[in-house]
Amino acid sequence: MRFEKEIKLIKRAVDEIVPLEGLIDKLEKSEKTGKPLRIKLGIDPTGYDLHLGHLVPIRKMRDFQDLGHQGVIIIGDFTAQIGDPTGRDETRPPLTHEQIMYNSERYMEQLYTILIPEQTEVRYQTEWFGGMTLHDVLQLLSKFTLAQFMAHDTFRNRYEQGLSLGMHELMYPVLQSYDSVAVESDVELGATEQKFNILCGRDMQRYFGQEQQVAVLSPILTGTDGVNKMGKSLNNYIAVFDTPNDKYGKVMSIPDSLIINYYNYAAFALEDEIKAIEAELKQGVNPMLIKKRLAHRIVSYYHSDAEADEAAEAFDRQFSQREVPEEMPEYALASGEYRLTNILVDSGLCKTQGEAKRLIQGGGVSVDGERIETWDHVLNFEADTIIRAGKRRYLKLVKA
RNA sequence: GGAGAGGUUCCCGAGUGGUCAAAGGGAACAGACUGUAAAUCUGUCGUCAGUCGACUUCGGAGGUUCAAAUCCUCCCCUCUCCA
Repeated sequence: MRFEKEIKLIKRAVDEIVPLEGLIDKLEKSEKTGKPLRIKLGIDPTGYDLHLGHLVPIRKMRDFQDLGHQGVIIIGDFTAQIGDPTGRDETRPPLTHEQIMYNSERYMEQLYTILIPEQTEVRYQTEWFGGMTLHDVLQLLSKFTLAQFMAHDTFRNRYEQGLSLGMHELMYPVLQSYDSVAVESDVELGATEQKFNILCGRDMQRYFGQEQQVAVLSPILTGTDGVNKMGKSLNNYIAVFDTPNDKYGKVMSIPDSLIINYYNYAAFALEDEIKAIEAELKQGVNPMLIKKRLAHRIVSYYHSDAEADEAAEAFDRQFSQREVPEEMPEYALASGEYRLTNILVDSGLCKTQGEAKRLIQGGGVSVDGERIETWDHVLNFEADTIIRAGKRRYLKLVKA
């Protein structure tokens, strides 16, 4: 097959390419004309805290860039006002313009840790949607039928389950598909759940007499809980902004059954590597050790080798050897007597008195290594004291 | 516009006048165990209260009652069928 090497790279951590033939044609054309392909990825600036799940398609864009192609990031400042209904069973609240601008800037900051800036074009939907009239909008809408949309899982499920579904949400795929026309995309990236939207883009391009884009669909990354899709609302995500220690720890917290999955989609390991790891697991190597390597690799990708080393050491100290971490937040107090629960709450370790009390009663709090079992414990504070609340929360009391 | 169903604690979901701070599940947190922040088991899971008790919560606002998530009135929102 022609472009075997390229296709292999493109297929890495990808679920589906629709249609594969189309991609080969595109590569061929690009090689002939010397014009890079335009690789589109739409982003809704509904938030700015990116996690590893978001980055799967982003890293795919980077693969294309490494092959010399042009990334085109579309900031969905219009679609963000709708909220992508895909995979959602609820209408999203719309965002203000300021939020959108702020989010998209933070977004790009993070993306440039992966993408090559010189090969990245950033476009806002406002460019083409800002000046549209109702007439134009109606024209776009006429390209699709209700039946077509109701065949789409998300819409059908929402409808059949009797959940609310706003008219504006039906607009989402329409807008996204016109983006492809506006930027003349050759390839559109996205998670598999984007298949419908991206394929709509192909239709739209055809209506506008353009060559049709190819969909390159990335798998959806499972969250650290091992069950649900990685997402903010479930608190099962590893964020780009997480500290090296947190990233490391969060990787360690994934169920062992997720190791291969993460090597594939979070660490972007190559095929041979995956095979080697599978073999190791089969031979009975402690999954913990393999997870440690995985965690190290992920941390060093986003930070550095040195930081990954440190995170690994900190993890061993804190969890394997149960030692106190080197760094922890400090809380200043004057000498005197304090009720322990008050310290826990005032310092922010616990949210409420009740929570602090329960934590103590559950045996989760210790002062200088000694477990405290009485909720009304009074602490006589003089010099440095270390309070531990639960597995991960530490506090050093220092003199005010 | 007409007829019906429904809005419960972080989520799902029971609960139709007192025994309800509200079953059950999930999530989360903690403990035990494990050289994993895995798995498993156990506990906790509205706020305040040195723990008797007080206060706030069941879409919103009023009302009935000694007593309401549960009854009444109006309003808001969602869904279904009909137009």
